[in-house]
Amino acid sequence: MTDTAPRPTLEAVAARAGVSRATVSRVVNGGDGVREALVTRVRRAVEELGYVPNQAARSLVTRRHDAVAVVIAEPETRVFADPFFALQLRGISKELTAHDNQLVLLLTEGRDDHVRVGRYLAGGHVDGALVFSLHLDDPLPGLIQHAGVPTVFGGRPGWSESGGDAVFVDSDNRGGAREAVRHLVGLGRSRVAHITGPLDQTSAADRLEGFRDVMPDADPRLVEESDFTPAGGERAMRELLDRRPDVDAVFAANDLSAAGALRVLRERGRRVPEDVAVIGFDDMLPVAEQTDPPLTTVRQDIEGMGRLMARLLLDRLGHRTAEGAEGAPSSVVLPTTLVRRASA
Amino acid sequence: MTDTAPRPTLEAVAARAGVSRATVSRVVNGGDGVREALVTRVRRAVEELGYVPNQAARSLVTRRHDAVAVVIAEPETRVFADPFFALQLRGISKELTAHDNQLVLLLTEGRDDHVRVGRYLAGGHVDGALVFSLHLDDPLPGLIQHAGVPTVFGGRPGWSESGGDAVFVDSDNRGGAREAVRHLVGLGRSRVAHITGPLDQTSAADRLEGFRDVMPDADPRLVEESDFTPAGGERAMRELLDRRPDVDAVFAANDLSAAGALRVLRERGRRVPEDVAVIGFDDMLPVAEQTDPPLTTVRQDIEGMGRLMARLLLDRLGHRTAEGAEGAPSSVVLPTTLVRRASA
DNA sequence: ATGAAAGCGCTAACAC
DNA sequence: GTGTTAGCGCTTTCAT
Repeated sequence: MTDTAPRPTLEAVAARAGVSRATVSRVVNGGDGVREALVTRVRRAVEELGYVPNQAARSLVTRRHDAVAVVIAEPETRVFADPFFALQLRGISKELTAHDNQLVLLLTEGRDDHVRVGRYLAGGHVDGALVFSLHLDDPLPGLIQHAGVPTVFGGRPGWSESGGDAVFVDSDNRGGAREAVRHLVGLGRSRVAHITGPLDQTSAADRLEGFRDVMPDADPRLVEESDFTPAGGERAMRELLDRRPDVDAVFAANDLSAAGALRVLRERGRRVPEDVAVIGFDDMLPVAEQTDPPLTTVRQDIEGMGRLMARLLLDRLGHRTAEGAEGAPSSVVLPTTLVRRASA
Repeated sequence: MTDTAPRPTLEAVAARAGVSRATVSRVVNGGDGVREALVTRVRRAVEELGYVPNQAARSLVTRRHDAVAVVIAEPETRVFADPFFALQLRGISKELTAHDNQLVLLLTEGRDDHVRVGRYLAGGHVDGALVFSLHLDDPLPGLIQHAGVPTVFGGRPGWSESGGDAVFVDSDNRGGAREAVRHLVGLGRSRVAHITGPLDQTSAADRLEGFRDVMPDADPRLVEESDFTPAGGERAMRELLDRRPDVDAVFAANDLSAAGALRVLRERGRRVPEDVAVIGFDDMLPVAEQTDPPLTTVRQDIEGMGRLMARLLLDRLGHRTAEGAEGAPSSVVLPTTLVRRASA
């Protein structure tokens, strides 16, 4: 098939431009300290020959790869039914591309994969890692710390030990939850229920905290643990209605479970928002805009989180992406905004 | 921070095991033609030192990277609101991982990115590429062909010229559409409408073909072009109802637009499926299971498509993944299945 | 079956 | 400023 035409080397470009390899190398890498005339000549030779640097040869000597691993640890299919990671990836990709870095995607499911990922990261194939680790008991962060690769986490890692120095980017889950619940209270609702996410995930735990911040004395029967799925939302809503038929508002930890709750409310003859006001979380458009009624929810800037993660990592790798603020970059918590639609 | 402990080299392992670098290299690469005793000794040394081969050095001489690029060209945000790519990626990742290949993700939006991707692929940084190119006028396939990298496409590429030799994996869009429409006909419906996707995408075009296969004489007013979005589905459904109030079934080109259609039907007081039966396409669970009523739809094995794409590419790269069928691998069209829920 | 040695293409001291 | 040179860590003939 494709005749692998031997790609031109530095040597070839040097010959063509009538200079040494070193000069070509300098030009290719920015051209500082090379006379304008030569720079132009070399550039043209590069152009004419269609020269592309051999990244392997370069890495071999620089020990840099201009590549970053993105590790998504998600055993559950559910997460893939959700555009969350896709959006983060998009943000990450944009930022990495802008700084000429490659994105190596590592998807894991299960322990075996953890070992594999650990080895890969420790193997020094990439300059850094962006890691999504959503569960409290996830061994991955530990493995990565062990691998000694500069890392930024997506979402607050849920580990207690030595977590102090972990750099992460997260949404203000707690603040967003507070805002949602306050909005419900502002609507005059006093019997506000909360359908939680899986509480071994920090995002779900933080949203529950936010709920409690505003409703510190809530009847425990107004809180039902669920799992971020529509079916889970349905189940939880039934439970809540059975226990407290007088409930007049629901804050669901994500849009999917809110959609489930909405269905049960309709089925039980409750009008939304007249009888029961409902708020979700995420502002996952294909869900939030399609429910009946459309869902009031807490929006987080998912793509922005991705961008920021990449930027933080590149900073840490010495890429000084923008403002020269080098030094130990620290974690960032991004604000959320309440999006009002018809459900509350 | 992390003290970059100099990672052990082949040299170090050789010294430790009391053999030459060449021998260690042989062992690391399979150990053929090396005495058992030595193999064991080397293996232990590798273990003890925690040796991991330097991929850059290896690539430099072998000209292989054990890495594959996945190119997703999608200017539209919509696609990211859809778990389609995430699932394909998962399938791809599994297969690549199983064969020790890395996945380099290239996301593009817009012409500038095309150039960048073209250069990257031509640069010989990866052994092959998996490309999702969904639009008829997409210049990407051309660029890639030009780059001379072994490639497998996701979805039938929509280019006319020289497309004969392109290897791709696709769902049986046409067959699935036929099955859906036949099902509607089998239900006794005779005024079956079709809400298409954007017809510059082969998947949408093929589904329309399938519709026409079964309804060759359909009133043109029963076909309305749309765009795979819920809002587009609503608009199309309104149009159809205005033109043909007697419509008794709708085949929508995807679940999202079917969901939009469902809303309009309810709003107009049509009962589903009694008055109008509705079928979607994709079996995108968070949508299809959450509509009211739940959507009958055509399922495609998205993850399977991803796996297969990777397998085909690896075959082509000489990885002989399973059955030794080497030689020119050819395109594959995967079957679809009708999933019956309540809407038809 | 094993070792010695020659590069792969590039960057980075170091000379000039 | 520009050229010379010595490797980066590995695979792969070619001897032995």
